[in-house]
Amino acid sequence: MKLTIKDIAEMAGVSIATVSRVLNNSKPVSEEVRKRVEKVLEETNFRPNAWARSLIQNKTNLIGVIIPQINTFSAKLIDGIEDIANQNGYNIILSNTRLNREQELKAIDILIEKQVDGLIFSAVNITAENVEKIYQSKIPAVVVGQKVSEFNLPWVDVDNYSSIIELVQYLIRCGHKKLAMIHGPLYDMSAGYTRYKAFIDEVERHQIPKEDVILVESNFSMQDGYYAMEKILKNRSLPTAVICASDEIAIGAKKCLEDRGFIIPDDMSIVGFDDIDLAQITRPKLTTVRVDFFEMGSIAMKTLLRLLSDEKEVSLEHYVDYRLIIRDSVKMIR
Amino acid sequence: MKLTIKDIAEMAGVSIATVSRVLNNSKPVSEEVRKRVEKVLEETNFRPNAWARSLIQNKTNLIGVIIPQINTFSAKLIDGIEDIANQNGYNIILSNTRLNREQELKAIDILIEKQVDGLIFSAVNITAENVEKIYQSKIPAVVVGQKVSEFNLPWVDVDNYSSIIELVQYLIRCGHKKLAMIHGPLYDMSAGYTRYKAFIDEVERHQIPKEDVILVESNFSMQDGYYAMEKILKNRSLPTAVICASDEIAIGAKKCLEDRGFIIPDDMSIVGFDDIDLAQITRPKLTTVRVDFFEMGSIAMKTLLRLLSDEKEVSLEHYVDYRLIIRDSVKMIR
DNA sequence: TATTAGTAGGAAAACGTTTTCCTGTAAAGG
DNA sequence: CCTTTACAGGAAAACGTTTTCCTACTAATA
Repeated sequence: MKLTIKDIAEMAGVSIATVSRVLNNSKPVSEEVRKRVEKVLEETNFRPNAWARSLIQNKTNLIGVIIPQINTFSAKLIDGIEDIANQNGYNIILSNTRLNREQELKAIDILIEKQVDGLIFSAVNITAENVEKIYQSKIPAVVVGQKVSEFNLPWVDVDNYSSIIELVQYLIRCGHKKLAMIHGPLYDMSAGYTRYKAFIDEVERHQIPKEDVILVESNFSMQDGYYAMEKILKNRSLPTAVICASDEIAIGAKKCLEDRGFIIPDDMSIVGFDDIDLAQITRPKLTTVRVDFFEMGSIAMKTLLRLLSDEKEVSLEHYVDYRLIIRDSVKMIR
Repeated sequence: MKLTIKDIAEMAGVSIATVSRVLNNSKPVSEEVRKRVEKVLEETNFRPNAWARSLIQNKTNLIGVIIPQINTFSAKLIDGIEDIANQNGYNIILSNTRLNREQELKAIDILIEKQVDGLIFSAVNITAENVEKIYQSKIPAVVVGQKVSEFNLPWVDVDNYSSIIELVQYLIRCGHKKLAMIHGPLYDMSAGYTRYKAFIDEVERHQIPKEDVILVESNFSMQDGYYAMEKILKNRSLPTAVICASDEIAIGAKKCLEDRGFIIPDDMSIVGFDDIDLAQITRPKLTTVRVDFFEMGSIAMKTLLRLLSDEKEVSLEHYVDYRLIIRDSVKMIR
C-alpha cells in the first residue's frame, strides 16, 4: 500500500493543497501547520510521485541517452553526461542500441513516450532518417560523435580531420615518406570517413606519390587490425609508417608485425587513435591521439542544458580537445 | 504543442476510449473504426504519454540502477542489466553515486520518486543503512557485488572466497611457500575483505609459518599497487609469490618490481584478479581470475524479473562463475 | 465600530491516460 | 414479431500531483 499526498493530508489534518505547499515551498504556510505536516512526512518517509507531478508541470527531469554500444569510450561519455545531468537535477535513462539500426528508431520512440526533456544521441553512423525522427519529435537534442548539418541540431565531436592531419604532418617531419592507413568503414559522415579523408588530403598536399600510399579498410577491433596488416604486408613496397584509425586496430596490427619478426618502430612505425589505457602499456608504448570522452559527454550535456533553458543562441558546433601523444612507436628516420 | 489522445480521438471522430483500445488492443474494435484511428495515429506519429499510463497501471517499466562509479566493470555490468531489461520491455535509469555515501541514499530517494518497478544496487561497501532504506521502500531489489544477509534481499556476487582459495592452492602446488597478499580496504562484508579472509584462512590451513606471510593493504589502482609493493620489498625475507586483490594492483606492483630490476616470474610471481583486458597484454601475461561482469548484470536483472513476476520462490544467493586464468606470471618452483 | 487589506488554507480543476460501467444496435432464437 | 444475447463504442471515474480560485479569518485603518 503506497502512501499518497492524500494520506499525508489526512494524517496531518490538512488539505492536500497544503501538503503540496509544504513539499514544494510554493506558498507560505503557517509555522504551526508546516511543523505538523513535516512531522508526518518525516515519520512516513513520504516521497511524492514524480510522474503525477510531471504530468502537470510538463517536465520530467529525464534525459534520454542513446548509445550504439557500451565500451570504454561510451562509458566515459556516459560518465560525463551523468555528472553534469546530476548536478542539475536531471536523471539519465539509458538506451543501448547494440549497433542495431532499427533499435535506434525504437529507442527514440520509447524515449518520446517517456517524455524525456532532452536527448543525447550517438550511433556508429547517424543517418538522415535518425536525425529527421529526432527533429520531428521536437525534443531538444544533441548529437555526439558525429557532425550533423541538418535541422540545426547541435553536435559535439572530436576534430577527426585536423587531428589526422596533425598526425600525418608529424610522421612526415619524422622523415617518413611511405605511408599506409588502416581506416575504418567509410560511412558517409562518420568519424572513420573523416579520418580517411584527412589522410588522403594531407598525403596529396605533400605530393607523396600514389604508389607510396597504401589504404586498407578494417573494422575497429584488434583482430581486424591484425588482418589488415596482413594485407599491407602483401604489397611489394612496404610503408615505413602506418596510421591506424584506432588504438585497437594499431595493437592488432602491431601483433601481426611482431609475429613475423618485425621490430617496432625500427622496422615499421605505428600510430593509433583514442589513447586507450592499453596504449601506454604495450611495448613499445603507442604514439596516438588522445580524445577526452568524459569531456565530450559533459559538453554535450551542458549544450543540452542551454537548449533546455531556451537560451537565444546555442552554438551548434562543438569540437572536443584532442592531443597528439608522442610515445615510442614511431621512428625518427633522420 | 503536444498531441494527446484527445486530439487523436477528435481527428478520427471517435471517443478517447476507442483510441486507447486501438493503441493497446485491449478490447475489440470494429475493423472500420480501427483503420480510421490507425490512419490518424500513423499520420501524426502519435506516442502516448507513458506516465499518464503508469499513473493508472501503477507500473513504470523502469529499473533503477545504482552504481558507485563508471569503469570497465560497471560498464559490463550495466550492459548485462540493460540487455535483459530491454528484452523484457524495461528501461534503465542510471544513478552514479561517485563513491559518495550520501549520494547513495539520495539516489534511492530519487528512484523511489520516479516509481521504479525495481532496483539494482551496488556500492563499494554496502551498509546496513543502505539496505534498510531499500527494504523500507518496498521496491523489489537485487544487490550486486556483495553478499547481503538482511531482509531477504537477493544478491549476486563472485565467490571471492572460493576463488582466492583456489588461487592459493594453485600457488602452493607450484611450490611457493612464502606468500604475500596486497589486499583491498577491509570493509565489513566487501569483496576486499572476503578475499583477504580467504587468503589468511587458506594460508593457515596449509600451516605456512606466520613469518612467511606478508599482508599489505592497498586501494584498487595501479599507483596504489606500486606503493604496496614498495612496502613488501622492505621486508627482510621476500615472498616468492604475491596475490593482488585486483589486476590493476597487480600491474602496478609488477611495474614496481620491474623498475627495481626484478624479472617476473623468475624473481617473484604475481597473480591478479578480474582479468581485465590489460591482463593478457602485459608481458609476461598475467595469471588471474576471470569474472564475468556481463553475466553478473544479466543474472541480477533476471533475478529482479523473477521478483517482479511475484514468483513464489526466488533464490536469494547467486554466485557468478569465475575461472582461474593461468598465464605466464607465476613460476613453477619445482 | 465599520470597512478594507492581507493572508492562510481549502475545494476543485487540470494533466493524459486506462478502465469500468453503461447504452444502443444488430443478430439470434423462440 | 418479440425477447434475449452479443458486442461496439461512448461517458465518466480514477490515478497522484500542482495550481488556480475562492473563502474565511485576522489585523489594520479610518
